Amino acid sequence: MNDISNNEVYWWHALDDAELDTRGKILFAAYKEIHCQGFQAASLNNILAHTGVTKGALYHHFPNKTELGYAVIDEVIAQRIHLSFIQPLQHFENPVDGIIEMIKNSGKAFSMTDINMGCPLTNLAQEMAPIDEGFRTRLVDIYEKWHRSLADVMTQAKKSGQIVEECDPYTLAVTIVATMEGSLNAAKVAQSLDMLYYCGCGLIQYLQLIQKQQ
Amino acid sequence: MNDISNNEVYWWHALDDAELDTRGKILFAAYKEIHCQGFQAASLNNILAHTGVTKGALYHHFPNKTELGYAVIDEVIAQRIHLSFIQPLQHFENPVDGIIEMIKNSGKAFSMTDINMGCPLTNLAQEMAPIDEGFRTRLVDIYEKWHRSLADVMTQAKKSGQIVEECDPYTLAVTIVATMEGSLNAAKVAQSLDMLYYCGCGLIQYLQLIQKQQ
DNA sequence: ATTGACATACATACCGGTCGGTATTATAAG
DNA sequence: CTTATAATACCGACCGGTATGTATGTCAAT
Repeated sequence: MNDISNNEVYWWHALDDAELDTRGKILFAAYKEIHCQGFQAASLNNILAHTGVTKGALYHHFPNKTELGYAVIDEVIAQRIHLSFIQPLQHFENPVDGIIEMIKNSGKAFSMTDINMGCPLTNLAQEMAPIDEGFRTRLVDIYEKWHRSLADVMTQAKKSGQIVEECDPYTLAVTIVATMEGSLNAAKVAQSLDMLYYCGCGLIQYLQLIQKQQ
Repeated sequence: MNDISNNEVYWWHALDDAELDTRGKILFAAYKEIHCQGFQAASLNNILAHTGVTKGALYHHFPNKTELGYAVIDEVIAQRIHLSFIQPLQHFENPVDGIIEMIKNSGKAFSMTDINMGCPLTNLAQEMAPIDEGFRTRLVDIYEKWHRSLADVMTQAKKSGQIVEECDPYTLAVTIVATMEGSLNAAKVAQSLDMLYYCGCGLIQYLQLIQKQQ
């Protein structure tokens, strides 16, 4: 097995821990550990070793590992998805063009390390959704917000005649999200930015085909 | 946490173990355990408990847990993907229509349990690709076969004028696979066949848009 | 003096893996 | 056909390590 802790170079100290209080340190370290190892394989001792925080402190702020995981979703992952994928949608006057631009930029936005580790939301969903209902509902909440935002801008795009009449906004929304996540996953397994590019091209083609020609 | 072993009703005894030799029993039980729990969380003791096989027998046939995992990929998962997604492609005279039919039938083909547990290939890829190179290469092999088969039939479809000229067969292939897996994942998290249906509709729309009208 | 924020040592359970031993079958010589 | 030998298949107690979680204690601030 590879020693994934090599990713420390990438992860740890990426954020200035000095500015965080103990709870914040634990939370952020837990996020990183979970992203690298998955939740079940994430080791509390590892998290403690990386932060310098003690076990007593951890169990002072969180009743158990599961609740720590919940907090990571609610307070870290939800925010990251919102900032990366949901908020940007609001600033596009033409959402389809905006999303296409977003996909085109993903080659620059993602590093090789990003690709190899995958999307934290997808990873957790894949691992924990069938095992723990608390995880699942929290992750579904994030997905639903994403879907709703995308469906909303697509509804607008349809109203203003930017996309063809046959499109159902919600269907479009869930399909785009599914394809984006599937593409990231394909790139992760192949360890290849090219794979992300190819999948991106396919999605772009779909988006262009539903655009009304002017 | 849920007790996932409830899925025993679904899994265990699904295949008549009596017809398998010891190695086969271990292999199939390991496949099920890995599919339910993931590789790292899969417990050898659990596998043994379910089969009645002893630890000595297991370590007689497999040198360690990792090699057991490799064998599961090579001898079980590869075959399943081939039978479910690759082989059927060969029998379509019009591949686009064939794939559309396949997607439409997926609502009937997948049970709720299938949905909740997800695709064994995707699950393993997600979990193990960044951690163990032996897993990753084996999984990549399966994906590449799938991509190649799909690209081949798309090349044919293009030659015979079934799809529009702008389509690159390989791009099409990887995008379809990515979308299918992303859709399955979305349905798994949402625990909803409807979600699979919506994502399927989006993919079908894409496929219809690249078809040449006659 | 009480409470919140830690620190440390320890408890318990399960993990993958090992190892000495045994039962069964295959091979081959007498 | 019998018997000696060797290889294969299997058994299950045991081991070290690590996991989460707990019990008790310290210490500063109000």
